Amino acid sequence: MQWSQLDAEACSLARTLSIMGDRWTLLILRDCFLRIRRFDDFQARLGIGRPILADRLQKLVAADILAKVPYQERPVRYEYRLTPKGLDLYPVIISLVHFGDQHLAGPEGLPVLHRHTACGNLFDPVLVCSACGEPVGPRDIVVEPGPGGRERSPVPSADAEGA
Amino acid sequence: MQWSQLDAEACSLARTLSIMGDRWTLLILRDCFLRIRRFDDFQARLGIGRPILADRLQKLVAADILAKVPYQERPVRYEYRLTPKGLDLYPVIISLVHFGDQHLAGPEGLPVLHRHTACGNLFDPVLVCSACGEPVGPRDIVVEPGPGGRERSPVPSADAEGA
DNA sequence: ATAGTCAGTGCATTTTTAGAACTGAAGTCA
DNA sequence: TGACTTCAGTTCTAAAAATGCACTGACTAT
Repeated sequence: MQWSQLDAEACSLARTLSIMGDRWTLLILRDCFLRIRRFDDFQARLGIGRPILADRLQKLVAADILAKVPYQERPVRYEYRLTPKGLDLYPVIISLVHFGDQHLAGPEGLPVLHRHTACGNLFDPVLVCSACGEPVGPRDIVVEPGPGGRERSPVPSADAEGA
Repeated sequence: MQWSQLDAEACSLARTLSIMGDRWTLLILRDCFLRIRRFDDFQARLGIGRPILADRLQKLVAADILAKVPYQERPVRYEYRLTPKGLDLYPVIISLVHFGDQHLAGPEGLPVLHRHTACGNLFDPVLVCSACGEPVGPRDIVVEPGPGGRERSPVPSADAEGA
């Protein structure tokens, strides 16, 4: 399968990864959430090659995750801002960061801490069920075919398990 | 910057992406959560090239996200199972899927639905604060330097915003 | 006139991926 | 015995993508 066909898959994960499943896109988005908005700032902070950065920003704009907005005339210069759709990626970024915090931190401890301004505490993100509010784990879910599903090889069971 | 240096960054996101920031790894992991465990099953379901699959599985085992366990003797055959560390990736997968459900579903609707077995309802994943239990959005967080942080270019402010 | 800022583009080199075929150990069929 | 099948990879070549560096173009500052 080619990468370019991935967005045609009847799988929301595959479709999402067709936009963000590369080496740099999520790092660019991390910086967007840290209020980085300009080409040279992304380039300097990430150490990414300029042609790749230009390509990724253009793709994120095409996907309506970033918007290119002028911040000055003469010469016209643009900056990149998260759209409402882009802001919805926040749980993805936070989940990825939390995994790194849990499992990939060195002996020095966590690189950054997150404080929830609403309650004032340092916190960890927890994924809960929108219906009952209880935490959701891999064994607590059953996957059912939805209206946009297409047939595939059958899956043994819908939940997951470990060792 | 080279990809191989990414895991040395003082950023949990960069470290996580050094393991999973490629085209295929998260798709392999999705199938792991669907109880797919064998080489040929991954290959057939994903349409991934066999050399790449072999490489990614080996890297996931090295990262202690999957474990290679024998399921028969003569000939000895191995299957790949999520470790406890791998199971902790569940929020990442669910967040990615949810983004696709929200923004990338076609007119036919969602490919699959998720039912929470504990409460019996179809649900969406919601990210909440471990301290107060309230939902957390991009504007509700302040980032503070942690013990493992290293200096970087200063960031304008720690929260994010949209258009 | 000269230098500097910012947002890119062009191009040659290196790395990664895609795709198909092949290996090896063992079991099954006739 | 011999041919065929299963499973988990490996080998090889061609195509695609990333890297690194220099360069352009529109303007401002001195």
